[in-house]
Parts: sequence; structure tokens; C-alpha cells
Amino acid sequence: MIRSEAETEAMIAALRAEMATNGHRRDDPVRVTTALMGDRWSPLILLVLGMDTWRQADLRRVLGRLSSEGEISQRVLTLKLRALEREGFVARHATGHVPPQVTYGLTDLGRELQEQVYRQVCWVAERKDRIEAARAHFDRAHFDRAD
Amino acid sequence: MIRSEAETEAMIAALRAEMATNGHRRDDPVRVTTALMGDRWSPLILLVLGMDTWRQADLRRVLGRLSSEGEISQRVLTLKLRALEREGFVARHATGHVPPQVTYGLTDLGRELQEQVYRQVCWVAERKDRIEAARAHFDRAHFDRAD
DNA sequence: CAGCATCCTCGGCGATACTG
DNA sequence: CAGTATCGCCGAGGATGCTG
Repeated sequence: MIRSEAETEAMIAALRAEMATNGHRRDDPVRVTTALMGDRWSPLILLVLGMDTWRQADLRRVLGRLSSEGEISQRVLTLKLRALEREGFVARHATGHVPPQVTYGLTDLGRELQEQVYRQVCWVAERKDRIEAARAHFDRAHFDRAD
Repeated sequence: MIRSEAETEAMIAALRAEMATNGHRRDDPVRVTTALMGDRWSPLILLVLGMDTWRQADLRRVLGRLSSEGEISQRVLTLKLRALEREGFVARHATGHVPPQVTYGLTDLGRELQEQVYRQVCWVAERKDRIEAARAHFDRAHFDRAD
């Protein structure tokens, strides 16, 4: 536990150093990370793109079937693909113009990120039982076996 | 690229199998993952808790200083800590009642998750230059050197 | 069929005030 | 000082309709 102003500052400095690792200390990579992994569809999109190259319509269907809820709206899909493309994780290939034929795939950087995401998802999946047990325990302790 | 209904279904099946990895196939761990990593403060909280045990007031200050924006509101901090505790990632220790003395720390499971988060953040930090380059390239290509 | 514009909903988060 | 309750904002994301 922290007790003094100086200790707090020291902790902050240590953490900043830890988070920066190689001299990249300007604004937190945490926000960038959450922007990447944190939204509803990007991780799923990365996962799907990792297997092959897709047309937008196919992406929508697969993503919709993969997620427990309904399909992604194509507006959001376009948005997310654009964002991912901008960060350099997905590559867009336009082949035909009439009718439009566009396919999406991962870049090298995107493939790395996809592995990260995949690892993360697997970790959660493997710990699922422990997490659910913790939840049940917490609920029992707090809501006093109501519900 | 997918061409037929059957191919789509096969892809979905393959992905589902990949995502499940060990027989954990019931509802997507992706949502659980994003719920863990995706929000504004949880990753930061995990990172900070990994170093020691903290009082709520200290947590607020450190988190506030770490994030580029202002302090976390103590309402949200309590919310996030409760959520993390419920999932079994943080442990709450109440020592005094008058005045209240409560400290927070990581559980074993939480320590594992913290490592995951930390790894992720480091990955992004190390790739920061490439990402920024990609962004610049994209913007130049799309907004035709305006801005 | 890819992409964009418009409108609307909803949940995460912040600010403030209050209790023990 | 820990925790809760109330209110209000804002942005992510859904629905629909139109263009090339």
C-alpha cells in the first residue's frame, strides 16, 4: 500500500517505465490497445480474416453467425474495415468495378495482431469454468443466495 | 473467397472449432474478452494492481496520472473493481470499519490476466511506429494530401 | 453489391451529493 | 474514506434509403 506522495510518484514513474518498455513513452498504448481489441467487432473481424480472403457480404454472414447476436450492420462493417485498414492491419483489394468486387485480407502486421487476439480469446475460453465459478461465488456472497 | 452456402457453413464450423479449442464452445469467449480488455479502465486497473496492493484513493490518483486524460471517477472505479472482483481477478480486503480501510490486490487468475494485458500493451507499443506510418499512408492516399 | 448519409437508440462514463 | 444514488452527456453502433 502506498503511504506518501513520494511513493505514489515513484510508483507512477515505475509503471510508466514498465508500460513504455523501449522508449515509447508518449501517450498510452493502453488506449490504442483498447481501441483495437475493445470494440464489439474488430476482434471477430480479425479472427475471420485470418483464415482466408472474403467479400464484404460473406464477412457479414460469417460474423453474424459467429457472434451470438444478430448480424453486423454493413455500415459498421465498412467502418471497422476502414479503421483496421488505416492502422495497417487489413488490406483491401478492389478487382471489379461493375459490379464492385472487393476482397479483404490481413497484412503481415494484421496477422501478428490476429495471433494476439486469438491467444487472448483462447486464454479466456480455457479459464471459462474458473471465471464462472468466481461469478457464482460472488453472487452467492453478495445477494445472499437470492437468485 | 467464399462462393457457396456450403463453403460459408464450413468456414463457420471451422472457425467455431478454432475458437473453442478445447471443447469450450458455448457462447463466444470473444465477448468476454472484449468485456475484459475493451473498456476504458479495466486494463489500467489490472496493470496498476499488479505491482502492489492499493487503497481506493491511491488507485484513483495513480490511474488518473497514468491515463492521458483526467482521473477516473470513484464511482466508475468502484464499479470496475466490483466487476473484476466478481470475475475472480481482484481480491478485496476490508480491514477497518471506522474509518473504512479497504485494499485491493490481484488473485492468481488476475495475475495471469495482467500478464496477458501487459503483453498486449507492449506489443502495441513496440509496433507504434509501424501503425503510425500506416495511418499516415492511409490518410495521404484517401484525403489526397489535404490535411 | 460496395459504400455513404441520415436518424435514432442505448449503455458507458463523468459529476455531484449523500450515508456510514 | 469507502460506497451508493441520481442525473446527464456523448459516442458506438443499428436501421433504412440512395448511388455507381
